Amino acid sequence: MKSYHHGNLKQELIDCACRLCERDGYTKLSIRSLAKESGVSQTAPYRHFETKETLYASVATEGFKKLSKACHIDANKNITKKDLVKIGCKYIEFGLKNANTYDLMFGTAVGNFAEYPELLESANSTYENMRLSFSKLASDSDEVIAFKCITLWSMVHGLVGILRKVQVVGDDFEEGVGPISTASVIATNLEDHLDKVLTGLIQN
Amino acid sequence: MKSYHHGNLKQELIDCACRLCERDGYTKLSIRSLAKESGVSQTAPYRHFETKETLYASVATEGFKKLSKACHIDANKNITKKDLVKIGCKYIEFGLKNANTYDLMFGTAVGNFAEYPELLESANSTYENMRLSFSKLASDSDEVIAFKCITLWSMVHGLVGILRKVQVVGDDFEEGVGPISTASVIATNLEDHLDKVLTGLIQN
DNA sequence: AATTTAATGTTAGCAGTGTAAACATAATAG
DNA sequence: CTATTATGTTTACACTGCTAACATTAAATT
Repeated sequence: MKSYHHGNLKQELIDCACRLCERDGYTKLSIRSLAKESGVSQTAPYRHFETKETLYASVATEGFKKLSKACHIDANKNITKKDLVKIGCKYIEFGLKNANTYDLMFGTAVGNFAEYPELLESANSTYENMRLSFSKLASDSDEVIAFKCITLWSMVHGLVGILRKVQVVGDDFEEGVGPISTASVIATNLEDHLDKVLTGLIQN
Repeated sequence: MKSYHHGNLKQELIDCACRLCERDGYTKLSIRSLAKESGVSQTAPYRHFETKETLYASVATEGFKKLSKACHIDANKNITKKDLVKIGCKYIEFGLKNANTYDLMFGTAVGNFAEYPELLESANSTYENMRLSFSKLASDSDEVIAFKCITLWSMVHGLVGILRKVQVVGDDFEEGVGPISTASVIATNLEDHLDKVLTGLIQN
């Protein structure tokens, strides 16, 4: 005989949501199916998540934590350009391998991060890590560091989006000229590519 | 007394969908509300759009046409770096001003462009225009041109995403160091910024 | 230790959704 | 003029987010 109270429902719902979200995309995620999965009544989740967006925010928070971890670099040792290239690669790798979660993190499903303190914290911490790495690469002013950081971020973010999109666009172009083959060249030489664009960015 | 047949329902549904999509985001768009708006029964749209995704595809197609037009540049005259910067600016401007439509075009709402010939055509044509501009800038090989094109595309695409996202992230950083203020600096000096990153890209 | 309170669960129900099936009407082709 | 096709309507189903009213258990207070 099972107890009336689940005991660990909130965490189980989040875990389950993360799994299903990554598997099927967040649009396919329903509170009801989630409840069923956890063997609990349809409306039980509402004791832990005010609205569906709150649940989304939790999944996105987990996503940013994982992204931070994936891009983490030892803060003690010296940072070289190669390290930043590596961070960029890890970032892109995360975005491609966790595409559905990435959509939740960077799409509009969660409207205002400020309403979800944990999400805000994890997102800002991802940024802050990248910013710290840049600050150890050269002795720039804070503004320049932030600028480089946002620039690299937009580059890798853009690559994630385009590399994904392009695979869905069909390719009736000549060999080697269409977006798919080109993107695939970039994707398989990601380190070289990032090195090239980063070089233009960081020297002086 | 109104006639049984609407006469121009398909186009009216598309127009209405484009409007509502841009106003409220595509997730808020429902076939039923669309039907009501056009003064027609709930299921009438299904005579023109097999599924909701088909409707999305139509809205996205319109979006790519508008994007192409926004980024269009006179094909006759010589193309300079400045022109490409301008194209990038126009692209970003479109992405920011038509954010909801942009999401539909580059998100996962439409899974496989190849299922919607018009969408595929309009998306590829957007790419092809950019590619042609690059081909007139320097006498590179087709592969290099395509490469530069995808690179610029991912840059501007990334900037659209990050500039939008950052406004939602809250800013508890020091003045001038946080993502919001940094992004806003980039956004207000977009031409300079694009010029800088493009320079690193196109010179040999 | 007994009792009050708060946290967490359930049931029932509303309004809205995408979509299919069966049917009605009007425009078009033969 | 008739048969066919295109386009519309009605009805219905299974699903969704969410609210309100109620039940049970754990935690806090006396």
